[in-house]
Amino acid sequence: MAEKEIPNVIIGRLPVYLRALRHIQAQGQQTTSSQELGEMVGVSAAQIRKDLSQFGEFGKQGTGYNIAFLVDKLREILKVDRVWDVVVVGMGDMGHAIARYQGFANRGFRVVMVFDNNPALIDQKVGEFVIRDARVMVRAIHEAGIKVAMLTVPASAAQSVANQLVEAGIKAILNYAPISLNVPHGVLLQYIDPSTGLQRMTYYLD
Amino acid sequence: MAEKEIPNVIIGRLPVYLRALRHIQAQGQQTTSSQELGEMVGVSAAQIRKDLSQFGEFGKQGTGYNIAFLVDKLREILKVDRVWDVVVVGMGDMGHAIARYQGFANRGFRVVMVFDNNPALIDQKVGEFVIRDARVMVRAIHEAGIKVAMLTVPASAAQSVANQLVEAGIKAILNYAPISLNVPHGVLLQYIDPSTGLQRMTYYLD
DNA sequence: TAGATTGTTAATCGATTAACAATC
DNA sequence: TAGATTGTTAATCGATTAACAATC
Repeated sequence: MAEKEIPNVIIGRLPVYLRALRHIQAQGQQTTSSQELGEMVGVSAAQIRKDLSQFGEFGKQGTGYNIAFLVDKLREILKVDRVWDVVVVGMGDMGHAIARYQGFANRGFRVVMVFDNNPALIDQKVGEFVIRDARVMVRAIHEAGIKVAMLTVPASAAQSVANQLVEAGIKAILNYAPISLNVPHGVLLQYIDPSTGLQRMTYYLD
Repeated sequence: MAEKEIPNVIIGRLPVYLRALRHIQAQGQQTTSSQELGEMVGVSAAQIRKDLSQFGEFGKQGTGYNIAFLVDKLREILKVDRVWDVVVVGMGDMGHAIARYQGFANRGFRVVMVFDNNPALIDQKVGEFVIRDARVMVRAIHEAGIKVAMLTVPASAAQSVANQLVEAGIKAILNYAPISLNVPHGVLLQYIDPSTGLQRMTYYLD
């Protein structure tokens, strides 16, 4: 029997559930329901239950879900029950902000190296990091076995840097450059583009 | 006859098409096809054609789409054939980066005010802006008639600032705080959370 | 003309919702 | 026990794809 393939759209919702669960957990709540969680994240209760049921039976009839337990399960499913080393490439304002961002702690990621190709920036400090020369990037990433990268270079450089990241063995790229990238099959890609985010809303404004 | 309601999932793809079209336009190309555009953005040619056909007939059999014309149409549809004034709230590293970001030019947005509640930051300059006191925010936004906001405050403050933005008349919020927000019906919301973006990929890694 | 590519229809595929027996 | 809420099934709804006549 073939393994059941979980739809990507469901995987996309799990991090949102996890984030919301962490939030109510931090407020000391022990238990929640599909109803309550659904209201928090803007999804129907039926969908929450359906999504979670793809991975097991995590709730109890009558009482709902134990938050700590469900958080553990989601962390396991999303493979963030470990810490992924991440590189940041491009030390402009955005790369700077990302390198110093405290929000990765406890969410499964840790920035370990940052790069730029600007001689004026190389060897400068950003937060706790020393900016390294992009020319040593491929080798350094490869040697450290890093699989996850955040790309914060200008759009004009993004594709060629992405190619280098792939060459270095990176398997997941979070792209902040406002441009569609091409990567080989097997390399994952997510986009963060504020203009695109805003344009998804202006359609509905007048 | 009721106006046809365009599915939200289609609206979400249009900014990506627009971004790609701008890119090939900048390279001097005049014309493209659903095939070519689809390959650039990772969507089937049939879907590109279907999406665009919701809004009119923008192509020509045999020759495809005139890029300049299609760009104009998409800008019109997405209502970015004008410039939307935007406020940024929260002048930490991320707000700083956003306030100085050059990528909004020509994409329909212009940052016009930035706020923080930290007395040490108020009246300091960030790029071309002077950071204003969050206590005057509601009034200032209301008086300026601003409809679009970017929220870059800590998660712990995000909901209460969002409430103030709604009170001030903001209709679209791009939220960088890693937390699900509650806003009234009629207020639009998009999320930018790097951890969530990364967690959507780690599921597929090993 | 011949070749290319659109816009659209119908078929397929997939995702969401409603409903409820099971059970805590 | 009575009330609440799960996990799951079947029904509905919506989105994607394949195919092709129209036509540039």
